[in-house]
Amino acid sequence: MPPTPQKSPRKIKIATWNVNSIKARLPNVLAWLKEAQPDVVLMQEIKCVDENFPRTEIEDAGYNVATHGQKTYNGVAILSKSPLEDVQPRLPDGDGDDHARYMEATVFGKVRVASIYLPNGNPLGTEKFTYKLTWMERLRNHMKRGLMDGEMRIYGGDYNVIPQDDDVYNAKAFAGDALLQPESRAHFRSFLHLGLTNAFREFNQLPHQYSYWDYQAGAWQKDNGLLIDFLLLSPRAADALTNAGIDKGPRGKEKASDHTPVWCEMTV
DNA sequence: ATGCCAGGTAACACCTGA
Repeated sequence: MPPTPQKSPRKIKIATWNVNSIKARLPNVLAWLKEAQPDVVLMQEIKCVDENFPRTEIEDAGYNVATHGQKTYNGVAILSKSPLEDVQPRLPDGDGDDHARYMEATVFGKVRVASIYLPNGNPLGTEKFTYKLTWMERLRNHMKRGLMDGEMRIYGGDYNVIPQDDDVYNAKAFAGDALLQPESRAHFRSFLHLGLTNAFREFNQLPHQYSYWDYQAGAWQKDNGLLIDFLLLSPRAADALTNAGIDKGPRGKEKASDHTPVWCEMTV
C-alpha cells in the first residue's frame, strides 16, 4: 500500500503506556487502540523478544511497529500510524548495559519520539539504585545532545520517579522507596531544566493525579496510585501542544496493566 | 509498605515489579 500523503498541519495524538507484557495485554491494547485512536504509542515492558511481539495483530490495527525486546523483563516498542524512520534502540554509552529500556524513532516525518522504561531502583543501598541513577545521568546526557537541533522531540515513558509528594497517595509510606528519593527527583528535575515540558502538567495542576495503581490491596478501588508516567516535550514540541491527559479507562478493565496511558495532542 | 497481585520462566517454586 503506498504511503498516505500527510496533510499539514494535522493534529496527532501521542500516548505512553507501560503494558506489563504485550502478550498478556494484547486484547486490551487492541481495544484501546480502536477506542482511543492514538497516532503514536510509546510502549514499555513488552516482556518479550522481538520475534514474539504480536506484530501482525498491531499492524492489522493500522500501525507500523518497531520493537526493542528482551526475554521476560523490560522491552520497549513504538507504534505509529505513520512510517517509522531512523529507529535507534538503546542509550549510548551503555558500558555493558543489556537491559532493553530505550528506543527512539522519527514519526510523521518530523517528530523524534523516545520510549523510555527507566529502572525502578529498589531496594535502596544496592547496585539497583546506583544503576537507576547512572541510567538517569546517561538519559539526561542523551537528551541534552538531542535537544541541540531545536526539533520537535518527545521523551515518553515510565520514568519510575514520583516527582512531588502530591504525586503519590501516601508519600510517607514511600519514604524508603527509590521512586521518591531526593536523588531520583533531582535527576528528574534535571530533565525539565534542559527545557523539557511535562505535557500533562500544562493542562492539569491538581494533586493526586495518577498513572499507576498497584495490583494489590485494592489500590485501584481506593485510588491509591502513583504518577510516574510522563511525556516530556522539547520547546518546539511544547509549542505545538494542544491538549494532554491521563486515560484511566484501561486500568479499570479486566486483565488490566497496572499502568494506564498518558497522552498528548499536538499540531504538526 | 511489603509482596496481600500479576506476569514470566520453568517447573508445580522463585524472581521481578514500584
